[in-house]
Amino acid sequence: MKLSKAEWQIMNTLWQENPATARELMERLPSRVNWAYTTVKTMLSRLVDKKALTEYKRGNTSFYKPLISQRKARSNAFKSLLDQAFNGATGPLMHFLIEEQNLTEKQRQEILTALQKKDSGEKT
Amino acid sequence: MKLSKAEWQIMNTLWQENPATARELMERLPSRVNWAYTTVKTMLSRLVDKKALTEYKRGNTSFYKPLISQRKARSNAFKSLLDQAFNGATGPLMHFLIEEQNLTEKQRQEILTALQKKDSGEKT
DNA sequence: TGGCGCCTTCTACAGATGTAGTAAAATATC
DNA sequence: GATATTTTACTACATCTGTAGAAGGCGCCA
Repeated sequence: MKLSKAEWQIMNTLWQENPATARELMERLPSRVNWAYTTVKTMLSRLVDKKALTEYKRGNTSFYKPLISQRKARSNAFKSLLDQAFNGATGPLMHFLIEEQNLTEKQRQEILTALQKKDSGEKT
Repeated sequence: MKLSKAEWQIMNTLWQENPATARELMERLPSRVNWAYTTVKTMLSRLVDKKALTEYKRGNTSFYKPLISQRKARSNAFKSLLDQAFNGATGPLMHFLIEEQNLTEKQRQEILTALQKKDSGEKT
Protein backbone atom coordinates (compact mmCIF):
# COMPACT_ATOMS: atom_id res chain seq x y z
CA MET A 1 0.00 0.00 0.00
CA LYS A 2 1.79 3.03 -1.32
CA LEU A 3 0.18 6.44 -1.13
CA SER A 4 1.14 9.19 -3.52
CA LYS A 5 1.71 12.72 -2.39
CA ALA A 6 -1.74 13.87 -3.41
CA GLU A 7 -3.28 10.85 -1.78
CA TRP A 8 -1.61 11.68 1.50
CA GLN A 9 -3.35 15.02 1.47
CA ILE A 10 -6.68 13.35 1.23
CA MET A 11 -5.91 10.71 3.80
CA ASN A 12 -4.46 13.16 6.27
CA THR A 13 -7.58 15.24 6.11
CA LEU A 14 -9.86 12.28 6.34
CA TRP A 15 -8.09 10.80 9.31
CA GLN A 16 -8.81 13.93 11.23
CA GLU A 17 -12.52 13.41 10.96
CA ASN A 18 -14.62 10.85 9.19
CA PRO A 19 -16.71 9.75 7.51
CA ALA A 20 -16.97 12.74 5.24
CA THR A 21 -18.42 13.60 1.88
CA ALA A 22 -16.27 14.74 -0.99
CA ARG A 23 -17.39 18.29 -0.51
CA GLU A 24 -16.79 18.39 3.20
CA LEU A 25 -13.40 16.89 2.72
CA MET A 26 -12.60 19.35 0.00
CA GLU A 27 -13.39 22.23 2.29
CA ARG A 28 -11.19 20.86 4.99
CA LEU A 29 -8.15 20.32 2.82
CA PRO A 30 -5.21 22.60 3.59
CA SER A 31 -5.83 25.89 1.83
CA ARG A 32 -2.75 25.53 -0.30
CA VAL A 33 -4.41 22.51 -1.87
CA ASN A 34 -6.70 24.03 -4.39
CA TRP A 35 -8.27 21.21 -6.27
CA ALA A 36 -11.36 21.18 -8.40
CA TYR A 37 -14.18 19.21 -6.89
CA THR A 38 -13.80 16.52 -9.54
CA THR A 39 -10.13 16.20 -8.73
CA VAL A 40 -11.04 15.41 -5.17
CA LYS A 41 -13.52 12.86 -6.41
CA THR A 42 -10.95 11.27 -8.65
CA MET A 43 -8.57 10.93 -5.74
CA LEU A 44 -11.25 9.46 -3.58
CA SER A 45 -12.16 6.90 -6.22
CA ARG A 46 -8.60 5.87 -6.65
CA LEU A 47 -8.21 5.46 -2.93
CA VAL A 48 -11.32 3.34 -2.83
CA ASP A 49 -9.88 1.20 -5.62
CA LYS A 50 -6.72 0.82 -3.62
CA LYS A 51 -8.75 -0.20 -0.60
CA ALA A 52 -7.43 2.67 1.41
CA LEU A 53 -10.96 3.96 1.85
CA THR A 54 -14.48 2.63 1.91
CA GLU A 55 -17.37 4.41 0.38
CA TYR A 56 -21.01 4.10 1.25
CA LYS A 57 -23.99 6.03 0.00
CA ARG A 58 -26.81 7.76 1.64
CA GLY A 59 -29.18 8.71 -1.14
CA ASN A 60 -27.04 9.82 -3.99
CA THR A 61 -24.17 11.06 -1.93
CA SER A 62 -21.02 9.14 -1.06
CA PHE A 63 -19.42 9.12 2.34
CA TYR A 64 -15.86 8.05 2.75
CA LYS A 65 -13.85 6.69 5.59
CA PRO A 66 -10.34 5.28 5.96
CA LEU A 67 -9.73 1.57 5.76
CA ILE A 68 -6.12 1.83 6.75
CA SER A 69 -5.00 3.56 9.89
CA GLN A 70 -2.72 6.52 9.95
CA ARG A 71 -0.38 4.51 12.09
CA LYS A 72 -0.17 1.79 9.48
CA ALA A 73 0.28 4.22 6.63
CA ARG A 74 3.03 5.99 8.49
CA SER A 75 4.70 2.76 9.24
CA ASN A 76 4.69 1.81 5.59
CA ALA A 77 6.03 5.14 4.47
CA PHE A 78 8.66 5.05 7.10
CA LYS A 79 9.78 1.61 6.13
CA SER A 80 9.95 2.59 2.48
CA LEU A 81 12.17 5.50 3.26
CA LEU A 82 14.33 3.32 5.38
CA ASP A 83 14.77 0.73 2.67
CA GLN A 84 15.27 3.16 -0.09
CA ALA A 85 17.48 5.76 1.43
CA PHE A 86 18.98 4.30 4.58
CA ASN A 87 19.90 0.75 3.74
CA GLY A 88 16.91 -0.53 5.58
CA ALA A 89 18.52 0.14 8.91
CA THR A 90 17.31 2.38 11.67
CA GLY A 91 20.88 3.04 12.70
CA PRO A 92 21.88 5.23 9.77
CA LEU A 93 18.58 7.06 9.99
CA MET A 94 19.04 7.85 13.63
CA HIS A 95 22.55 8.85 12.98
CA PHE A 96 21.35 11.13 10.27
CA LEU A 97 18.61 12.50 12.44
CA ILE A 98 20.88 13.25 15.29
CA GLU A 99 23.92 14.44 13.42
CA GLU A 100 22.42 16.26 10.52
CA GLN A 101 19.06 17.46 11.58
CA ASN A 102 20.09 20.02 14.08
CA LEU A 103 17.77 18.96 16.78
CA THR A 104 16.80 21.64 19.18
CA GLU A 105 17.59 21.10 22.82
CA LYS A 106 13.94 20.56 23.41
CA GLN A 107 13.75 17.84 20.80
CA ARG A 108 16.83 16.23 22.20
CA GLN A 109 15.25 16.12 25.61
CA GLU A 110 12.04 14.80 24.18
CA ILE A 111 13.79 11.91 22.61
CA LEU A 112 15.87 11.16 25.66
CA THR A 113 12.83 11.16 27.84
CA ALA A 114 10.88 8.98 25.49
CA LEU A 115 13.71 6.53 25.25
CA GLN A 116 14.22 6.40 28.94
CA LYS A 117 10.57 5.95 29.63
CA LYS A 118 10.62 3.16 27.15
CA ASP A 119 13.39 1.57 29.16
CA SER A 120 11.51 0.93 32.33
CA GLY A 121 8.59 -1.38 31.94
CA GLU A 122 9.72 -3.25 28.88
CA LYS A 123 9.59 -6.94 29.25
CA THR A 124 12.09 -7.97 26.62
CA MET B 1 15.23 16.94 -6.41
CA LYS B 2 13.11 13.89 -5.97
CA LEU B 3 14.53 10.46 -6.67
CA SER B 4 12.30 7.58 -7.64
CA LYS B 5 12.71 4.15 -6.16
CA ALA B 6 14.66 2.84 -9.10
CA GLU B 7 16.82 5.93 -9.12
CA TRP B 8 17.74 5.38 -5.51
CA GLN B 9 19.09 1.98 -6.42
CA ILE B 10 21.39 3.54 -8.91
CA MET B 11 22.45 6.37 -6.68
CA ASN B 12 23.05 4.15 -3.70
CA THR B 13 25.33 1.96 -5.72
CA LEU B 14 27.15 4.85 -7.27
CA TRP B 15 27.74 6.61 -3.99
CA GLN B 16 29.61 3.59 -2.79
CA GLU B 17 32.22 3.96 -5.46
CA ASN B 18 32.56 6.31 -8.35
CA PRO B 19 33.02 7.21 -11.07
CA ALA B 20 31.78 4.06 -12.70
CA THR B 21 30.69 2.90 -16.11
CA ALA B 22 27.20 1.65 -16.75
CA ARG B 23 28.42 -1.90 -16.84
CA GLU B 24 30.42 -1.70 -13.65
CA LEU B 25 27.51 -0.13 -11.93
CA MET B 26 25.18 -2.74 -13.25
CA GLU B 27 27.35 -5.47 -11.83
CA ARG B 28 27.44 -3.83 -8.47
CA LEU B 29 23.70 -3.37 -8.15
CA PRO B 30 22.03 -5.50 -5.49
CA SER B 31 21.45 -8.92 -6.98
CA ARG B 32 17.72 -8.60 -6.57
CA VAL B 33 17.85 -5.76 -9.07
CA ASN B 34 17.92 -7.51 -12.35
CA TRP B 35 17.82 -4.89 -15.00
CA ALA B 36 18.74 -5.12 -18.62
CA TYR B 37 21.82 -3.15 -19.48
CA THR B 38 19.76 -0.62 -21.41
CA THR B 39 17.53 -0.13 -18.42
CA VAL B 40 20.53 0.87 -16.41
CA LYS B 41 21.55 3.23 -19.17
CA THR B 42 18.09 4.78 -19.26
CA MET B 43 18.19 5.39 -15.55
CA LEU B 44 21.61 6.91 -15.80
CA SER B 45 20.52 9.25 -18.58
CA ARG B 46 17.53 10.38 -16.63
CA LEU B 47 19.67 11.05 -13.62
CA VAL B 48 22.03 13.07 -15.75
CA ASP B 49 19.07 15.07 -17.06
CA LYS B 50 17.98 15.69 -13.52
CA LYS B 51 21.49 16.86 -12.66
CA ALA B 52 21.86 14.17 -10.06
CA LEU B 53 24.85 12.79 -11.96
CA THR B 54 27.52 14.00 -14.35
CA GLU B 55 28.71 12.02 -17.25
CA TYR B 56 32.01 12.22 -19.03
CA LYS B 57 33.45 10.09 -21.76
CA ARG B 58 36.70 8.38 -22.26
CA GLY B 59 36.69 7.14 -25.81
CA ASN B 60 33.24 5.90 -26.48
CA THR B 61 32.48 4.95 -22.92
CA SER B 62 30.64 7.03 -20.37
CA PHE B 63 31.64 7.38 -16.76
CA TYR B 64 29.20 8.61 -14.19
CA LYS B 65 29.54 10.26 -10.85
CA PRO B 66 27.11 11.80 -8.41
CA LEU B 67 26.45 15.50 -8.39
CA ILE B 68 24.38 15.43 -5.27
CA SER B 69 25.63 13.96 -2.05
CA GLN B 70 24.03 11.06 -0.31
CA ARG B 71 23.63 13.30 2.70
CA LYS B 72 21.68 15.84 0.71
CA ALA B 73 19.52 13.24 -0.96
CA ARG B 74 18.72 11.67 2.37
CA SER B 75 17.90 15.00 3.81
CA ASN B 76 15.46 15.70 1.01
CA ALA B 77 13.79 12.34 1.27
CA PHE B 78 13.55 12.67 4.98
CA LYS B 79 11.99 16.07 4.74
CA SER B 80 9.47 14.85 2.21
CA LEU B 81 8.39 12.05 4.44
CA LEU B 82 8.11 14.43 7.32
CA ASP B 83 5.93 16.84 5.41
CA GLN B 84 3.79 14.24 3.83
CA ALA B 85 3.20 11.81 6.58
CA PHE B 86 4.13 13.48 9.82
CA ASN B 87 2.77 16.98 9.59
CA GLY B 88 6.19 18.32 8.96
CA ALA B 89 7.22 17.87 12.56
CA THR B 90 10.05 15.81 13.94
CA GLY B 91 8.11 15.22 17.13
CA PRO B 92 5.49 12.87 15.75
CA LEU B 93 8.14 11.04 13.79
CA MET B 94 10.29 10.48 16.83
CA HIS B 95 7.32 9.43 18.78
CA PHE B 96 6.46 7.00 16.07
CA LEU B 97 10.00 5.75 15.84
CA ILE B 98 10.31 5.11 19.49
CA GLU B 99 6.85 3.85 20.25
CA GLU B 100 6.02 1.88 17.19
CA GLN B 101 9.24 0.70 15.75
CA ASN B 102 10.22 -1.79 18.35
CA LEU B 103 13.76 -0.69 18.73
CA THR B 104 16.10 -3.34 19.91
CA GLU B 105 18.03 -2.71 23.08
CA LYS B 106 21.11 -2.20 20.99
CA GLN B 107 19.45 0.44 18.88
CA ARG B 108 18.16 2.15 21.94
CA GLN B 109 21.63 2.31 23.37
CA GLU B 110 23.00 3.55 20.11
CA ILE B 111 20.63 6.43 20.07
CA LEU B 112 21.18 7.29 23.67
CA THR B 113 24.88 7.30 23.19
CA ALA B 114 24.68 9.41 20.09
CA LEU B 115 22.43 11.90 21.78
CA GLN B 116 24.60 12.10 24.83
CA LYS B 117 27.73 12.49 22.84
CA LYS B 118 26.02 15.25 20.99
CA ASP B 119 25.35 16.89 24.29
CA SER B 120 28.90 17.46 25.41
CA GLY B 121 30.90 19.67 23.16
CA GLU B 122 28.07 21.60 21.61
CA LYS B 123 28.50 25.27 21.91
CA THR B 124 24.92 26.41 21.41
C1' DT C 1 38.25 -6.74 -43.94
C1' DG C 2 34.58 -9.14 -42.03
C1' DG C 3 32.78 -10.55 -37.76
C1' DC C 4 32.04 -10.39 -32.72
C1' DG C 5 31.09 -8.12 -28.75
C1' DC C 6 30.34 -4.02 -26.34
C1' DC C 7 28.83 0.77 -26.09
C1' DT C 8 25.76 4.45 -27.35
C1' DT C 9 21.50 6.89 -28.72
C1' DC C 10 16.59 6.55 -29.87
C1' DT C 11 12.26 4.98 -29.49
C1' DA C 12 8.47 2.49 -27.17
C1' DC C 13 5.07 1.35 -24.23
C1' DA C 14 2.29 0.27 -20.11
C1' DG C 15 1.02 1.79 -15.60
C1' DA C 16 0.93 5.57 -12.03
C1' DT C 17 0.02 10.37 -10.91
C1' DG C 18 -1.80 15.11 -11.04
C1' DT C 19 -5.44 17.56 -12.64
C1' DA C 20 -9.84 18.38 -14.48
C1' DG C 21 -13.85 18.66 -18.04
C1' DT C 22 -18.55 16.72 -19.62
C1' DA C 23 -22.73 14.76 -19.40
C1' DA C 24 -26.23 12.65 -17.10
C1' DA C 25 -28.68 11.58 -12.88
C1' DA C 26 -30.44 13.05 -8.30
C1' DT C 27 -32.01 16.58 -5.38
C1' DA C 28 -33.58 20.92 -3.91
C1' DT C 29 -36.20 25.23 -4.97
C1' DC C 30 -39.83 28.10 -6.51
C1' DG D 1 -43.71 20.51 -12.57
C1' DA D 2 -39.86 23.58 -14.38
C1' DT D 3 -35.54 25.21 -13.08
C1' DA D 4 -31.27 25.49 -10.52
C1' DT D 5 -27.87 23.06 -7.99
C1' DT D 6 -25.24 19.20 -6.67
C1' DT D 7 -23.37 14.80 -7.26
C1' DT D 8 -21.85 11.06 -9.72
C1' DA D 9 -19.66 8.33 -13.41
C1' DC D 10 -16.67 8.60 -17.36
C1' DT D 11 -13.25 10.26 -20.09
C1' DA D 12 -8.99 12.86 -21.03
C1' DC D 13 -4.47 14.08 -21.16
C1' DA D 14 0.28 15.44 -19.87
C1' DT D 15 4.09 13.89 -17.18
C1' DC D 16 6.69 10.54 -14.64
C1' DT D 17 8.31 5.73 -13.87
C1' DG D 18 9.78 1.09 -14.82
C1' DT D 19 11.45 -1.56 -18.24
C1' DA D 20 13.58 -2.63 -22.43
C1' DG D 21 14.28 -3.45 -27.68
C1' DA D 22 16.48 -1.83 -32.15
C1' DA D 23 19.95 0.00 -34.75
C1' DG D 24 24.22 2.07 -35.51
C1' DG D 25 29.39 2.88 -34.21
C1' DC D 26 34.03 1.26 -32.65
C1' DG D 27 37.89 -1.65 -31.51
C1' DC D 28 40.01 -6.12 -31.90
C1' DC D 29 41.20 -10.52 -33.80
C1' DA D 30 41.53 -14.07 -37.30
